[in-house]
Parts: sequence; C-alpha cells; structure tokens
Amino acid sequence: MRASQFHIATTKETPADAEIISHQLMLRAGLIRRLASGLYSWMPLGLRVVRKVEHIVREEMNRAGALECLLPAVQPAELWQESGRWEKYGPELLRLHDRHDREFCVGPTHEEVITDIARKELRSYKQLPINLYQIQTKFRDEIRPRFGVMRSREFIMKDAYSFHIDGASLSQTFDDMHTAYCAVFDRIGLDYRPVDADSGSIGGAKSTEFHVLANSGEDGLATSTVSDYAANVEKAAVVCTTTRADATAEQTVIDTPGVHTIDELCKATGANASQCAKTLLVNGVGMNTQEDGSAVDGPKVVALVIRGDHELNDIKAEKHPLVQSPLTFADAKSIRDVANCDAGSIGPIGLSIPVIADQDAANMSDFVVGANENNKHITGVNWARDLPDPEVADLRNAIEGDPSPDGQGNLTIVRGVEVGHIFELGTTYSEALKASVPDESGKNQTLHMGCYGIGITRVVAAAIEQNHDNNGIQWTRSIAPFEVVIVPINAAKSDAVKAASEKLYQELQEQGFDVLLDDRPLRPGVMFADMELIGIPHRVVVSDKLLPDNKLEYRNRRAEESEVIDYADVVARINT
RNA sequence: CGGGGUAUGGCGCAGUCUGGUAGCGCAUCUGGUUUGGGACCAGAGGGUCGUAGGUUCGAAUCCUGCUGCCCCGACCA
Repeated sequence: MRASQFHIATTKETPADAEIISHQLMLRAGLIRRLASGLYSWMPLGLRVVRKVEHIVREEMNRAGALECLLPAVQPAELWQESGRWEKYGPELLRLHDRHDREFCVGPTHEEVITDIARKELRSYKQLPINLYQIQTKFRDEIRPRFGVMRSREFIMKDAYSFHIDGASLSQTFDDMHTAYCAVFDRIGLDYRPVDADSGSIGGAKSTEFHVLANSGEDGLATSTVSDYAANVEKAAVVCTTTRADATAEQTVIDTPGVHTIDELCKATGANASQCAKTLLVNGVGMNTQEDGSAVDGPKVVALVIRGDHELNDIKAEKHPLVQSPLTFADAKSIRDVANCDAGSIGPIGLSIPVIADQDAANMSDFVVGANENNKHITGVNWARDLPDPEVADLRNAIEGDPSPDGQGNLTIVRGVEVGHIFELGTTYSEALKASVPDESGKNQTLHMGCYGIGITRVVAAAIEQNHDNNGIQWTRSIAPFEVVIVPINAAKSDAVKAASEKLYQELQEQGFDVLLDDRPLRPGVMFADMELIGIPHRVVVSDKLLPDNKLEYRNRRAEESEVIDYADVVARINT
C-alpha cells in the first residue's frame, strides 16, 4: 500500500475526552472515530488490525475443530422469552419493533439462536460434539460505555457454542478451547493470564476468564506468588488466618460528630482501620419493592459486617441465601427503620435483623463499631460478650498478601482486561429450549452446552495498552496494520532514492510482506513521527546517504537506535 | 439511574466572574523557500459560541428549561 493512496489521519494533540492510553493512541493514530456514545467507526487503518486479530482467532478456532457460521444480529423476542432472558436481561438488551409491531432485540450474545439451531439440526448423538462459532457485531446497551472501544456498546465478538451428549465431552471441548485461546493470545503476543472466574449472569458451572495484564484494566486478578493459581478477585476465596483474641477493653460509647467513613473514624479514635468494623445494610431476599416504591412483604434487610480495611465482595455476598441478588444497598429509609440512624453510624449491636460477618470481622476483638445513633460510635466491642456471635461467611475481596487458596504462597493482586471468557454452561439453555438428542440406547438426552467468547475489538485496545511508548503504538508483527514501512528521504529531489524505494517496495511485496511505502511528499521528521505513532514494527529508510554503497537503514519500532544494513539483508533483518 | 464536570471553526484551548457583536495554537488551502526527527515566509478559507426560551438598547458572557459528551459507582467480551 502506498501511503499517498491510503487515509492516514494522525493528530499531534490528544483528544481531551480520552482517558486511557489505548483510547488516546487509537484516536491519534486514526484507527477509530467516535460516532456517538459507545459507538465507533473503524477507519481503514484500524480495520486492518481488527482483520488480523480475526484471522488469528479464525485459524485457531478452525484448528480446534470449530465450524464457522454467521447468525442474525437481530433476534425475535419469542426465543428470549422461551429462555427467560427477555425479562432477566434487563435494559442492556436493546429491544426494537418491526413494522408489524413484533418485538426483536439486537443480539448481545447468541445462546438462544444457537440452541434453536441445535434443537432443529441435531438428530443424533452421532453428530456430537459440535462446536459452532461466528465473528460478529454485538450490541450491549452498557450503562456507562467508556475507554473507547474497550467498553463500547457495539463491538465485535467471536462467540463459539459447543453441544455434547454428556458433561465429560463438554469438559474435553472446554479444555480444547482453553488451549486454543492460549494459542490465540500467544500469537498476538499478549501478556495474559487465564483465571478462575465467577460465571455471572450467563450461568453454568465452570468458567475461565482470559485477562490481558494492564494497569488500566477494570478487573482485579489474584495470583499466587509460587503456584499457578489465578482467579478474579470476585471469585478468589479468602483463607482466614486470624483468630479471635480475648476481650480486654470495656465497651464505651464515644461522641464522633461528623464521622461517617472508616477513615474519619480512624482519625477521630486513633484506631487502625483493621480495628474498626463496617456494618453494611443490604436488601434481603424478602424485600420486594413495587413500582411506586412501597414495599410488600415487609422490608427485609440484612447486616453485613466487614473489617474496616477490607472491601465487600458483591458476588460473594449475593450468593448468601439471605441476600438479594443482585446485591443492592438498603435505602436511607430502611436504614432508619432498622438502625435508628443514618448510614455512617450503623453498628451490629442490638439489630433485630440477621447479622452476617466476614471471617476476619468475626475474629475481631476490642473493636470499634457504629452506635446506631448519629454521631456516636462504640469502642471496645467484643463478639459473644456485647452481642451474639454472628453467622460467619467469606464476604470480602482477597487482598495482596492473603494466603493463596491452593495453599501455596501468597496472593498478589494485578489488574487485567478481560478479553476472553469460556464457560461450561451445562444444560441451562438446552433445557429451557428443549434441545435434546437420542443417545445410543435411543433415549433422549438434553444437550450439554459450552460457550466461548473473545472480544475482538477489545483485544485491539488491550494490545495497545500493553505495547506502546511515548511516540505511539508498538504493534506486534502478527496484528500490525502493516509489517514494514519504507521511508524514502527526499524522494522528490532524488531519482535514485525514488527508484530504489519503488524497487524495494516491489520486492518486499513479492516476498509476501504487508508493506507500506510512505510516498507522501513530506519532510522526514513528519513521516518518522507518523509511522511511530501508527506503530509499524519495521522501518526501512532509503536515502542518498547510503544508497551509493548499496546500503539501507533499518530500525525496529522497539529499538533505541537505527542500524545500517546491506540492501541484500533487508528481508533477513525484518525476519529476525 | 445517582453524584461531579463540561459544551466556543476539524482538533486543543482563551474569552464568561465585570454584557459592547469572537481570538490563539495545531490542522486545511494557495504561492515561495526548505528537506534525516512533527520547517519557515507571505496570503486565504472556515464558527447561527450545544439547543430553546427569557432579561437587556445590546448576550459566548446574566437567568430558566432541554440535550450531548466526559469522569466516579452497578454491567461485561
């Protein structure tokens, strides 16, 4: 490709509304353009990267025996009603009506459609297992799209769905997909981690997320310092190492005017956060709120007690049978009803509702709590003596230094971007949509199902998060929009440079390289800056300075310095 | 949806407090000089100041409503 024939649209200045580096660089390099909130156009340069990622994914999926298909983006409501997700999915599902006023949605995922195909197409256990995938645009009406293409509403996803006669076959494919995903991310050149994950709203038994390590990542990952244990902090179990000490202090009510947070409480009392307990009132399972806000069945609120230096883990909390899922905090009025005070002064003493304490909170002694009276707290509190022993559960996020749940080493917390997720769904959807097949004995068996996603467009952003410097993007060769760029110096004045550049351009193309010839009539500095911003991995400079000796200048995007090489060695140099 | 911010040529911003009819840098176009790290000179084009209303002789500026966008929380590939 000739740069003069291609749309290169770089900017020097960083757009004001781009927060993270990948978003800034994608805009500056002209990979994407924003259309509306969460909606981005892929410019020719950016699309080349998307296509390369797709190509790698496609190859590895095919290698793993998956079959590519393409399902409709728009799906009929009936299918979603059948699976129960028409109600369950909520406002993230973009719903629309056709001219006959029939209801549809824009697919955020395709379990329903694929299961419908499975139930119609699959006639015998002999056709199993089968793994179908597609690469397609999805739409999720995210509450808050952000970070450009990293969390957009419309995005490209590779989604695969497998069907099996039993769980063992499903596990086999699940493992195969795990292997295929590693192959994909290895080829792209990402520093990633497969981690144990909560299966979330999609449901099912087992799931593994693939995270690209990056500080801007929205997820916390807990990894062991010695073993290969890795889990999303949402999922990482906390191994309790504390024990309860004997009570030594007297229970004392103190004045704490204006104190609402643990921080303020520490300042006011001189206590450490680890000596304070925070009491969080959340809605319990009996809490049903009507349209007009009135409660039926009586308000049911549950108190969760966490040590002041710990964080509540929503996912763990909502798994508790008494806690409403999804987890929501009690409103101001219910707090007053239950605790006689406002949030910030709540404590577990004297509450007439269930009190569930995190393991470490339950092991505290001589601790500080809210007094259930505004502007007052109580110090020297002890379980069993001052209030009943609570029900104990694992409620908090794992933190740096916690022992690894597998018993080997401690946990380190790193940030990650979720680029892939594989699930053993089991029979959830096949049961709902009645997808079954006769087994060897002729008896109908409900299909076991797995699903496997990769956020193609998110991979592009994540790759940039991990590969950039002050001058711009540093693509790995496998997904770079172009592998090599030829930069002629002063071609307008030098026929020799011009001819040599053209010749090299031809030769590299014949060698099968994805090559860009920067034939724009620009000064060298501008071309260098552009090509570094765009992130082309290899740069070859053709100049009058070196041409008489039949030499060229080569520079790797990641190298500090350029080097002079023989014309004959270009291909070899690029390939090393 | 709740909280905070913001809206002025394609991009980044100033001007708003203290009303007087819009400016800077980058980018673009023309001509010239340049040509190994985002050149220089000369000239040019481009803005109903988000939108609707109000106050006023006069509104980018003051008031009110609406909308877009960004950031913080719940969601997820």
